Amino acid sequence: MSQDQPAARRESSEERRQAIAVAARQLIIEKGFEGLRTRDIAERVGINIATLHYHVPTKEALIGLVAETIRDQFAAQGRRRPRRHLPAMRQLEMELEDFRETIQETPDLVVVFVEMLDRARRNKQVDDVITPLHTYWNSQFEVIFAAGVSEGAFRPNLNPIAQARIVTGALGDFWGRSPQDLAAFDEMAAEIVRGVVNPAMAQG
Amino acid sequence: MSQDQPAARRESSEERRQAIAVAARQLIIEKGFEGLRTRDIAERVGINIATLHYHVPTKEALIGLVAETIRDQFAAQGRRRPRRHLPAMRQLEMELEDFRETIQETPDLVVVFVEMLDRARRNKQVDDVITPLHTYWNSQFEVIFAAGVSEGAFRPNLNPIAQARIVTGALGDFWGRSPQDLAAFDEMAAEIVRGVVNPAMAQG
Amino acid sequence: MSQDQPAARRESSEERRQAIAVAARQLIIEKGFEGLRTRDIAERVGINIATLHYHVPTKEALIGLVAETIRDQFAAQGRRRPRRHLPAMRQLEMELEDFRETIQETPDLVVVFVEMLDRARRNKQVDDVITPLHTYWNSQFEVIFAAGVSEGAFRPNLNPIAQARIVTGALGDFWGRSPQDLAAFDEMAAEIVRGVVNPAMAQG
Amino acid sequence: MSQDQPAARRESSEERRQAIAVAARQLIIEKGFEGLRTRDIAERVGINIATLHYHVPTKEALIGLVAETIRDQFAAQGRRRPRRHLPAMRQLEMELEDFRETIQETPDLVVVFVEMLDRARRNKQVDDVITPLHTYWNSQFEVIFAAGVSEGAFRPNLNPIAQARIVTGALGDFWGRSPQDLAAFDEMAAEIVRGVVNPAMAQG
DNA sequence: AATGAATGAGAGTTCATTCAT
DNA sequence: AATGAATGAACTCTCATTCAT
Repeated sequence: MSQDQPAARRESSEERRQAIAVAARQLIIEKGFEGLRTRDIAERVGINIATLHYHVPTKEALIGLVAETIRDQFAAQGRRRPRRHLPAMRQLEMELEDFRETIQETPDLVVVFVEMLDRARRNKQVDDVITPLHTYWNSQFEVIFAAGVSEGAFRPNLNPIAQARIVTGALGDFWGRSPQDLAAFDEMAAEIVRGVVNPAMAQG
Repeated sequence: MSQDQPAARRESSEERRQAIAVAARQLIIEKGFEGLRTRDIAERVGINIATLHYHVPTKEALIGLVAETIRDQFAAQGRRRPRRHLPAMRQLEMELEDFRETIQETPDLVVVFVEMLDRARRNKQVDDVITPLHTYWNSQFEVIFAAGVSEGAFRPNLNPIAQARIVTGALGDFWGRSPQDLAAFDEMAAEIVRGVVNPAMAQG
Repeated sequence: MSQDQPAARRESSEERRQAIAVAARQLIIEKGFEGLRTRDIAERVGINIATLHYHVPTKEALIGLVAETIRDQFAAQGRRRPRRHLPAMRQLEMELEDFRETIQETPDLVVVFVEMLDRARRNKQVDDVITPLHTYWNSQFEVIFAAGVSEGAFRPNLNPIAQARIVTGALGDFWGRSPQDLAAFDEMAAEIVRGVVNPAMAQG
Repeated sequence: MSQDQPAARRESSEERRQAIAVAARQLIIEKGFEGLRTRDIAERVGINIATLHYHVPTKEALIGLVAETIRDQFAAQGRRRPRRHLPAMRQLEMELEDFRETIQETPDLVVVFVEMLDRARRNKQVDDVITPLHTYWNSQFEVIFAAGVSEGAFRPNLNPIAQARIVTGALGDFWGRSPQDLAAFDEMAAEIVRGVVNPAMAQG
């Protein structure tokens, strides 16, 4: 018993922080970043404001915490699906499928990420966490596109960097605007594929 | 006194509203939407807060006013460049050029527009003005893409609606993130064109 | 009428500031510096806290305001009693009488001054106003003692600077501890005089 | 367990209280009375706030504890230097020397004492401990002055009570304002002596 | 004896809005 | 049309204290 307790204790404190982060994310979704109030978060967690400040000393720190949870969740998702040595076309399709899945399963993750992305411009703390994430996501597409061109599966005149920006931009915009419209997403995904495929291959 | 310049007075009232809108837009650019304070606007215009509220009764109305100025500016820009009966490819290129120009000449318009686009989700007054604008912009691309497919200039398997979303999404994301990087924009624009062109035509 | 109004307006605002300063001084006397609350001040003046902040933006500024009122009041008192070319002994007596008067007529001035004197060590804003006041007071005694020695009315071995420190220290301590005990003050004043007088003269 | 080291435990508890008092005094010196925070004290001692409250239930009690340590320290100092049957003048000189020594060796004791002296007016608990101390100190001078007059070493017209107030007031003020300036102190001490000495004796 | 967590009460400050003039 | 003054409501944050373990 006495061996379990200390761990349990530490976890309980960490659980509080997680609960706070979850509540904060919900409220960001509901009222946006500018409508985020520490009191609302505390209320939703079911604790006193002073208690909230005990676990997360300032609002800045709170925002940092939210940013971290997003990073961790993305990292966890990334770990679930390692794929290498697959054909680039297959990798692209999987990437788009993953995105579709994320939209379906954790739509709030996506919404908060977009909110943070906007905020990153003016908040260094957010920027430090969120922008690397965005950069990483972008680079994944770059790699896939470059590979696809080498393989001959994608257009030979495809510019991987530019195309990656197009795709991540389009996907990001999609989340922000109509994350529920899966049919629209599927059409968009298909159109992306058609736009990059090598016509010479497609004919065969 | 009040008999001398009634017209001038009424005009000056509208000018005040314009001055307020301009100041508001500047401040949105500088501090973001959540950092927008009526007092700051009044100060920049050089009037009392009470006077500001005389001209624009609430903050909501103020935001609506800003939305309207954006709409009007876009409308004015649209009027400058009527083009019909041109080949779709030429129209697409012109549309992208227009965008490039806007980024260069009135980058603030673009920044505020993006800020408002985010806010539209939560503010009906903004939504009523901004979303139609976005929809219209999107539809312009749809029309161009549909025309291009008919003409045979664009891929026959191109989905105009989906492609329009991709393009507007990518462009919108670009503004928000790196509006100054014109070289990157040019690469992106070229890549967009390569992605839609009919390979059968391109060969010839 | 229209000529009077602007002045009246400006004065009314200044009156508010004065009212705030008065209330602040009362509360400092009642609860000490550390017990001073902006809300209490506002309540005593009969205004909203926000209104208080309208007139005096921060608590720091409020403290500065109080310091200024003390300075002004001392300055006003100083102006009432110009005395030059009087014998040093007479000047010393008058100075002590003035002090007695101040204790009687405006005991709160004295109490607040002492409170501020303590605070001056840690608050630059207070220090800038209060310390010069104290220095000036001290120097007045120095001048009198030096004159008295020259005249031969005071002990020839009297050190004006050291004696001035003794007297101001003793007087200051007196205020802080038992400002009502006038009999004790009179005894102290008489003892001060006896301690500086030239024994050679006293005999005659 | 509780049977093994009851004595050690009880002692350690008292040590904790002493450690708390020491930390509190340091912090009073650094940040003043109004800047004193229980959390800061706990942190400096290296214990939890709850633990601090276990040893010293309230802040009031804490202040009382500090007052007691001052009293004890003064008492210890007093015990070191018993002097009776010495000439009054010698006793006065020794008293002033003692004061000088205290300023040099334990300046913090002096600073905290002055801070407490101010607080005594509004805090009964402090008043109960500190004022008797001050009274005692004052009475020591009274006794010396009275003896000096009897001996004929001091002015015959000297009022011991009033002079004692002057001296303690001047010394107290000195600590609060410039405790490091020993040269100034020495001049003040010499001036005090010259002001009380019997001119009839001094001539001889 | 000790501690992590929690809390009520309250602090100074800010902001959109209103009122009297 | 304009303004100085006022305000209610809310904000983030702090502090001494308490509770469960």
